[in-house]
Amino acid sequence: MTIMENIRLRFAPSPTGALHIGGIRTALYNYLLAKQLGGKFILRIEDTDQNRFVPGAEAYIIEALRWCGLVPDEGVEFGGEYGPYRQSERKAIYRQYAEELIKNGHAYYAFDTPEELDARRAADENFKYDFNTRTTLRNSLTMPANEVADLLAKDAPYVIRIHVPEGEVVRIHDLVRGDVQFQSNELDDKVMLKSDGMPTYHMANIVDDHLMKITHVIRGEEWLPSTAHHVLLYRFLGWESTMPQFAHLPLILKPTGQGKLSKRDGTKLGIPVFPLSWKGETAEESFVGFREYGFDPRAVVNFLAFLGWNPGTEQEIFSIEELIQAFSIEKIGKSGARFDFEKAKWFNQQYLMASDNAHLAQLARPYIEQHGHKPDESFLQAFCGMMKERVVVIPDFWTNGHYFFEDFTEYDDKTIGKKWTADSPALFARLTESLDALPVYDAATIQAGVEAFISENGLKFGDVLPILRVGLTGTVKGPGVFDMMALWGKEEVRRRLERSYALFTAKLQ
RNA sequence: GGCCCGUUCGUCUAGGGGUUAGGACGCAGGAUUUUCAUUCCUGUAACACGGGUUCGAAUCCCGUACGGGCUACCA
Repeated sequence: MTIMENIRLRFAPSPTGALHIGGIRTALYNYLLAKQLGGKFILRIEDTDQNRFVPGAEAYIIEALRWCGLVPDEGVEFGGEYGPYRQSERKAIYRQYAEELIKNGHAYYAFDTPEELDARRAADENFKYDFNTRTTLRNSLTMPANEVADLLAKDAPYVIRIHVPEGEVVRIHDLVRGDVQFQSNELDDKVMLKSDGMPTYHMANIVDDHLMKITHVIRGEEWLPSTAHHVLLYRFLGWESTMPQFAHLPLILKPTGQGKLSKRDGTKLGIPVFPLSWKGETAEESFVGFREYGFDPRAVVNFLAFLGWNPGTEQEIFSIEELIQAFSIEKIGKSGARFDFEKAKWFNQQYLMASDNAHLAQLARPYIEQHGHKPDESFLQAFCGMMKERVVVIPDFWTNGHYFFEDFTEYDDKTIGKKWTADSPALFARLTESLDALPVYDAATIQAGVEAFISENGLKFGDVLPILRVGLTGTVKGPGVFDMMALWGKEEVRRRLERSYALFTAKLQ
């Protein structure tokens, strides 16, 4: 292993649409290792396929990274000395190296049309453009030099293909999987430069990683098979001694069923598999994000970090700083990890519970305002403090606590139907009066007052508390009644109670 | 089909020649609590299969099965 002083890792997505959670995990691992080693985290946009380019995808990627706190040190929108960082803007660079490959006999021109190739594949389903078949195809290896020159001069469409050597063993050392080897005869002569002049992933990737001085490549397992071609390219270009180290990550699998996680899996199950929501052309192509679902990005990051990696200790809650400290490639797993939304929610709940009220108020406010309420900050914060052990995702603040801001329209009929009797109106009117008479209105005093009332009237807690709670909130669930009463104050409590008792009594007749 | 990668509770995983195979999520039960939630306790449940190697294998080796990835002028 060569000594690498300037550690540089990149996240290199393709702007073909929304980036799902697997991409974010790849970005995260790259980020963690870069930061741990004191290196740079770079964002490169691999937009070499003009047909698959989707407007807005690049902005989405950047916003998603920002939301997760994985801010690049360098790259598209972030500056740096190795730009441009968008591959479509580096077109000329790739051609130069593709031609160098040709000059050194490591690549050749191929004039076969897509149709011709399709016909070959139709005739032979195992057809591969390789050492065996290239002699039967239309390329600069089989055609006379003057004919090739002629075609080139006439601007005939062509591609440049890598000339894979025969009978070699290509060995790669993967940081996750160890030594893996491929027989070169199994490798096809992949296209390096397409007929539109753009490079393929393989070409652009190697050239850019070299030029951008990338030291480690952490990417998904789907790239493992083509790594052999990549190693060959480094060799042919004379860059093998500074070739980055590879680490291929296990894939993230579908929540249910088989196969790797895909865009549609979230929609089917009503769960997010994207960091941010994405509006596609159709409802089918639109997806909810973790952010919009009500997740704290710290929880998403923590959850993702543990999908395929773990520190080997029993600690599960890790801040990003702790992750940077604890992360290690050696501890990345080898088998695919199933996406488990229940676990994701658990992480979120942990983060919400541990957050301070001011932070929570900031997160919850939009959901409250969305329902037409503008609570003042101190009230909102107190509310969040009372609710935070009772929410899993942020919208739960409203769903489970809407009665803090509005009068309930439905209440727990079961409890009231059972406990609200003909004697109740008078009894509870007296309770309200005695609470009104309290000199101080804090939780402890209210509680003492209620307890006194209970014992004076020979009642039990169960006779009073459920009615009081439902009268105040409409539900049997929620924070301590006395805490809520103290927050609301005498006037509001009386108002709520009188309204509710009237409702209950009306139902009695 | 070919090539490559993988396989420990339902899920995420620890462990890696001798362990009561550990933790977390989920689920179930219990304790605490005015309710719900939190917290705590308990329970549930796993080394894919077959052969080796070895005194001893979940752990090493080989097969098989199963799963996954790749096999484009997509990334």
